[in-house]
Amino acid sequence: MPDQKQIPEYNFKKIEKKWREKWEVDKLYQPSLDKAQKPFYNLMMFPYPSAEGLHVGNMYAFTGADVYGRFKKMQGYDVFEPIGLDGFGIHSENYAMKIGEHIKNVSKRSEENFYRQLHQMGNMHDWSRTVETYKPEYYKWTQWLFLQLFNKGLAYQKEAKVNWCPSCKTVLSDEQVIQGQCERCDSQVEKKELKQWFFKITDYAERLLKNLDWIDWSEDVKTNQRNWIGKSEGATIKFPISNNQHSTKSKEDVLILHGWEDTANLGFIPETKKHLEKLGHRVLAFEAPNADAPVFEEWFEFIEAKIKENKLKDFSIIGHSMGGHLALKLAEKYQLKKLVLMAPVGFSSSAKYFGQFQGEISPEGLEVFKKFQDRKLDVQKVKSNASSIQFVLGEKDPWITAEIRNFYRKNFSESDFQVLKNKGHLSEDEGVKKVPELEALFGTALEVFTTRPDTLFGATYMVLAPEHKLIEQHKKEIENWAEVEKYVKQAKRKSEQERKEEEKEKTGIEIKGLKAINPVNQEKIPIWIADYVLAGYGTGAIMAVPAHDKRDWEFAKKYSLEITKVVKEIVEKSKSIKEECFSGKGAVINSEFLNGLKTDEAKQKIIEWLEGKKLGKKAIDYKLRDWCVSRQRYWGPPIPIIYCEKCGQREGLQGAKPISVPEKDLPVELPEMEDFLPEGKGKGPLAKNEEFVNTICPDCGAPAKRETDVSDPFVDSAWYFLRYPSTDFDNEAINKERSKKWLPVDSYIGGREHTVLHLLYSRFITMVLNDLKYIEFEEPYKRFFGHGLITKDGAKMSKSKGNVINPDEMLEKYGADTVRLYLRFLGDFSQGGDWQDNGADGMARFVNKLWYTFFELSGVGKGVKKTQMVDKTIKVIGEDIEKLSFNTAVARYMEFVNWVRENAADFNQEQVQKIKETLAITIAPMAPHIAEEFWFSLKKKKSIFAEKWSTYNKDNIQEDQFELVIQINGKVRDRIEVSRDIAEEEAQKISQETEKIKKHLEGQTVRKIIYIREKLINIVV
RNA sequence: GCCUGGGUGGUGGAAUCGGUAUACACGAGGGACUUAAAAUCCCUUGAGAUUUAUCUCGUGCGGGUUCAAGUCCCGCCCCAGGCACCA
Repeated sequence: MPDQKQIPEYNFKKIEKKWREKWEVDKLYQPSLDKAQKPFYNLMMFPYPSAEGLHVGNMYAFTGADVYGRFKKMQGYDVFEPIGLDGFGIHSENYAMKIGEHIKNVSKRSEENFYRQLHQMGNMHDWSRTVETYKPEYYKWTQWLFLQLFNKGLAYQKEAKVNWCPSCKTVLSDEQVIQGQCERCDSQVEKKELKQWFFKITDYAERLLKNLDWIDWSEDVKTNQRNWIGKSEGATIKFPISNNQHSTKSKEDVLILHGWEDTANLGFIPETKKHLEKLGHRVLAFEAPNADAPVFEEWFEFIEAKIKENKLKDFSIIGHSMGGHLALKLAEKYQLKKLVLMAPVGFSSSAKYFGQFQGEISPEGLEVFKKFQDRKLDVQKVKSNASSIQFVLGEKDPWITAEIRNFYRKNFSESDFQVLKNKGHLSEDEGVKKVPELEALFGTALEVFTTRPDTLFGATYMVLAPEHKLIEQHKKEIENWAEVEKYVKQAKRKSEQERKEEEKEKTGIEIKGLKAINPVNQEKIPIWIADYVLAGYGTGAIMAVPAHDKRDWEFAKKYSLEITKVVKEIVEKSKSIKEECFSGKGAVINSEFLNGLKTDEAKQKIIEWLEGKKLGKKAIDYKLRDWCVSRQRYWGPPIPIIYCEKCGQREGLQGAKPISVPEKDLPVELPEMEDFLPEGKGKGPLAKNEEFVNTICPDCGAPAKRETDVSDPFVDSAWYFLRYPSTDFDNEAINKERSKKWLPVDSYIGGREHTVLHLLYSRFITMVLNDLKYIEFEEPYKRFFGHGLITKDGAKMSKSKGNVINPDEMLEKYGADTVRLYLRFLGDFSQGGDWQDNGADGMARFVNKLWYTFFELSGVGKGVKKTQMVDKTIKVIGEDIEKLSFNTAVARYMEFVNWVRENAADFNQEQVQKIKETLAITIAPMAPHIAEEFWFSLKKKKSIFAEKWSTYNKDNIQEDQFELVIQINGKVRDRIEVSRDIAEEEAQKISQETEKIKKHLEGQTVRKIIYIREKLINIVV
């Protein structure tokens, strides 16, 4: 052994500083984004800077991700490992308010502090490409992103009941409300009616869900997302309503339009009018001018005048033949909700179509017809506005040719059609006076969503959410209105206040005077109001099947409502349905034509039946809601919208028209404001800044006002990873070539708490940008890994408990390498771990020991025979790091060091060289500074991270001997060293001949011997 | 209540396919070095018997499958995180 004094002391402060500076100067961690041969994008969730600086949890996550990045770099990849700050948002702003300082100053300080700390951890970040969400050069593109969504119709405003945090004085998305409390400040969240900006994430629900089937993420994260999206398949079913006066008072306005050569006084029109009026609707049927030779424009103007005159709003149209055509055009313009098209003639202008009528009508007539028909229709627009479009066609209608039929079928769904047998054009000459199907469409019905249509026969009552429209609509028919009103008011208040304190006991009240009719058996069943039914899900009303739904069962028990069993368990239970509810699958009973079917079959059959009768249809519902992105705060990117009154007026809108800020005018800079505090009146602080608010309309130049809300910080973080590779482009958000080379992200490591919100939002934004052709992939992260949390002595770290580990102190005391190693060693990366101070001390001792072991190796021995340990170590540590199983990788390394120490005196020169290289390489990802120090002590020229991870010799790993375990009846009785290629018979033989085994086998008969190659042998006696 | 993890020595935690349970550490005990202490090094360390060769019991609890179960199946209990009257 060399003289101890010659070995330099382990001075981590000096070493770590030295290498960090050298790496920086050499730009070791700045891959060429354009020329890289093997790009690898190693991403970690950027932190949001808080006042306290980095948390040890941040350090745990970042250094863990860095181990992987460094490993990949040593495997020859061009690793890009960027970092930035998620600095916009309520969190930072609240802190600034608390200490009474301006957010801008606080942010500047936080940035310096964070970046200093991040440097000290020894990560291989590319510091030339940081992203800070609060800098104009970044949020310019966040605003651009908003406009992309706005222009595609995916960002819209609506008046909505939103979650309002009275303490943060802003709205929160559903996702940010945790058990009725604000995610950031824990105050009780209230409901407030405000106009807000939303992103239409629900349009992407199915895709967000479907892609989960193939993306390579851990199952638990995927399950979380699936649950959040919450898809349910079932049906909507309409239950007609009847009352004691036999007439309903719903106030629908219905317009009936007749066709060519027709009048409002003939055919089905008078009958239908009479019938609908009886149902309480206001029905208008006009005589259109020149019915014999109609001109489209003339009719259209005439009807528009009538609409204005009669102040029609949200009306429905029944249109016959050419009137059907007119109805569709009106629907396009007035965004109508309900349409009934009786034998409408189509929107075809092809010569072929008209050719069919040659000879049937006069040439003049054909001209009239042609002119009337020749129009374009935006089918998508009509469909997206309408909630119900019904076609009623005669089976033998000569005017509805195959071509028209195909046009309809192509654009509308099968369930929108009713075909009447043996009927023609449904006109007067056929004597069509009554169309019973119309009654169903305009009678008052209560629509429900259910996932169990198979239990329809068991629906014994209905329940409405307290907010349901029907309650107010039927006010006059409700006999116990006073009671009902009281309950509704109470329930609404309750949802705003302490719901938590409420018992889970269900409450409700019956609506007297109204009944629902179960469409399968015509039974009249009571209607209740109860707050266990939510207004926001499904249709806000349910059919209650107490026998087979737990909630309904509890409610029925409490209020003694009827319980009808319609599903029989496969294994019959001893308890009756009165004692216990059954919500599983089984065989259908008490259900007429469904009897005997399995529940799944019954679902199919009843849906078909309902669709045939127009009483319901297959439906899918999601729990996912649209993403509310506006915030009434200061510290965020202003939403780049300008409101112009003049443009609004010109286009006949109700108020100002929202117009996007032209791209050349971005960013809309956040103005300097001394007073950035929110006032809490539903408007953001920017509204106080006249200079900011007042602007001119980019379209018409008239005076206009800016939007004063800023966007949710989750928008900032939903796309930051797309920006990193393009930070040097100031003329585009995402450079195509760069993103093609570097994206999607190869490895994304972050906290489990973000498995729903952030990941879902960034997936959504990625899909949108993919649809807009800015990027060529629709899933942002190839691999996501959620790491666990660090606790302190088994408890969550928190300031109030005083058990917070300060990374600065740890780095000062132990150095980055030791802390990095200890954090890796704590436990499984996905599970987190428990920080124990003496554990960190232990790691410091180990690093010190490693230091001396390395430098004391002299190589004056004769050489060690078995060096498998070297190859094995390279192999298993590599495999462990690839699996992100860092704790075992460190353990393996310790074993290796122990082995080196045991044999230290015996290694020869050649072996020492190999061992020293291995010691440096296998620890390098985890403890980069000490590894680099080791490496250069071996007279190397290039950094260890520019070198390849060692390869191991496969043949050298296998030992030629192994320990054969001998069991008797599964109990270990002996172990012997045998040759690796021992034959089974041989093994059987010698295993029975050892002293111990002989003793155990005395007086026993061997019944069976099981041999597991290279492992064990089990003798059964 | 539902979903997802998890329950292994005094502690943090290991253990591909069912195949030697407790790797690697921490802590504790004993010893060496030292005037002494620290540091370092060596030994012991799941529990209980014991003739110190060895035996029995042991992975939250109760059953089962198997030559063999921490691992698979059935039924429970507990802890952590998420969701929570979503029809």
